[in-house]
Amino acid sequence: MNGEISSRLGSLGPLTGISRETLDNLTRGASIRRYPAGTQIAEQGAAPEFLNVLLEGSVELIGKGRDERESVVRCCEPIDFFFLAAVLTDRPCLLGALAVEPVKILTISSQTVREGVASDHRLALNLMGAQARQFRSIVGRVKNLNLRTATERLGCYLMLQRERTGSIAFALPVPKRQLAVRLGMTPESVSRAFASLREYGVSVSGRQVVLRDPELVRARCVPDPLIDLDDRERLFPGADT
Amino acid sequence: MNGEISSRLGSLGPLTGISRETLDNLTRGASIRRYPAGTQIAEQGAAPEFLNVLLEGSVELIGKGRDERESVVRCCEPIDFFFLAAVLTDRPCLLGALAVEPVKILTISSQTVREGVASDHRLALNLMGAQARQFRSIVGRVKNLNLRTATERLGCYLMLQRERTGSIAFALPVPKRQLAVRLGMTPESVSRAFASLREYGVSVSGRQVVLRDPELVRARCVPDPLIDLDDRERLFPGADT
DNA sequence: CTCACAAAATGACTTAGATCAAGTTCTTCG
DNA sequence: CGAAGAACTTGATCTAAGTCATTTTGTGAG
Repeated sequence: MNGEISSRLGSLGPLTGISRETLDNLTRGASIRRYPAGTQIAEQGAAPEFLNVLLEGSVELIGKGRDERESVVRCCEPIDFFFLAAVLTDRPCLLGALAVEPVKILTISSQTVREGVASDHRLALNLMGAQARQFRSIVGRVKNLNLRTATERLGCYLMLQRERTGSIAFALPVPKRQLAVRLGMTPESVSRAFASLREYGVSVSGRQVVLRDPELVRARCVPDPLIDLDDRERLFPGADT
Repeated sequence: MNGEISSRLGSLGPLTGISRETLDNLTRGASIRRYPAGTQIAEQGAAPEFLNVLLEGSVELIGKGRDERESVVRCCEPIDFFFLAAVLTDRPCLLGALAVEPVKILTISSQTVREGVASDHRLALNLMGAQARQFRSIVGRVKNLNLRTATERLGCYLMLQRERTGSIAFALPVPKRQLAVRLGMTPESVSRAFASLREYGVSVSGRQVVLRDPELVRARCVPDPLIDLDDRERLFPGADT
């Protein structure tokens, strides 16, 4: 079969430790796809053809109501799955998927995944773990949106970036427009939030951010491990890469 | 061991089909607890001692921020689990649990659940299915909250009740105060939403609701199967009761 | 029955954030 | 370099829903 796909699959965190046979079966139903930015990868309401594994780029999972209203429920960055719950329950996708950047996606046929899970205990455990982490991540997002103001969300996000980079001066990893989506607000609100944070020693210029006084920011925007999950959470030792 | 618990466990939807040995092990770590209304069953941030299976009553899963802000992320009614993701990942609970009515809960020790899942493929599949349904239900809730106005949420809720009862006249299953929580708004807003629906032929008196003209309501409050999940979704045939 | 208290309704006001409309600053590409 | 367009900022409104205060309704105990 396709060598690249097979080796990809084998080295994929949540697929480690599964049997050779399962891996072969998954490979048979798998392919790698690329889409340019702006592509609608899947539509809400459709049956989930594939389990999608995002390898490169980023994807927004969007819910639409009537009258053009829509809402980004989840942002995916590599390596992440989407449509796992729809695939496992074999029900229509509740969300549509939009490529925000050019993406590279590993798709595995739904049927194959369900069969794999049914026959390979280890695969079931790994995917269950992945799903549990996703579940917690969505709960975290809900808490972030409901329990914090726009300014607090931005402040906490910046504190996280500081922690991640280890520096009080860093570049935003995404344009502000994208930041708005991730933080659940409009670009205008992001601007205003940055403006409010100025008095806490936060300066921005283009993508460059400097937190002159992180402690001051922390007083205004209290980070909380029960919201800002440092999720590299693992289900079973060795289950992940 | 405890006969009631053992038979309870055996007949529990998501535990059907598991091995006798697993069932015995789960039973060993299980007990049945009752709490009066208003009890704080578990606190957010604590390690998940148990997987909780709600048998009777109802429970709210609440996220708290600083300065007294809090938000109900999920409402549980029998039969439902909670803390499944926390138990599987062995990480702190992101939410606290509050008994809204007197509850009867089957608790199974976290460790036991993890061991059971690791050793019993069928148990893993069943719990994975349950988790997938919960995942979809939370996505549905987020969409309901983000894509609809308060009045639309109430209207759709009433349409669901109509469908469930098969009648245009029915009693609300919960007091309005609780309804507000389920619909993600304040009791005052529920009142106002009922008031706006009057012109669509909706009348309320106490708990009694009459939808004089359901089609009129439907025009204002369009039900959507991708939001109002008719979730008796099943993962694998026979996995549920 | 009626008193007392809880639940619900109503009204006045506040508020966070969205929306709309200009401006302004960056890019990037001819 | 300079023009065109994208991304961002800023300001002026708008709006859905929350908050607070008051009234009304409903309910249960004696």
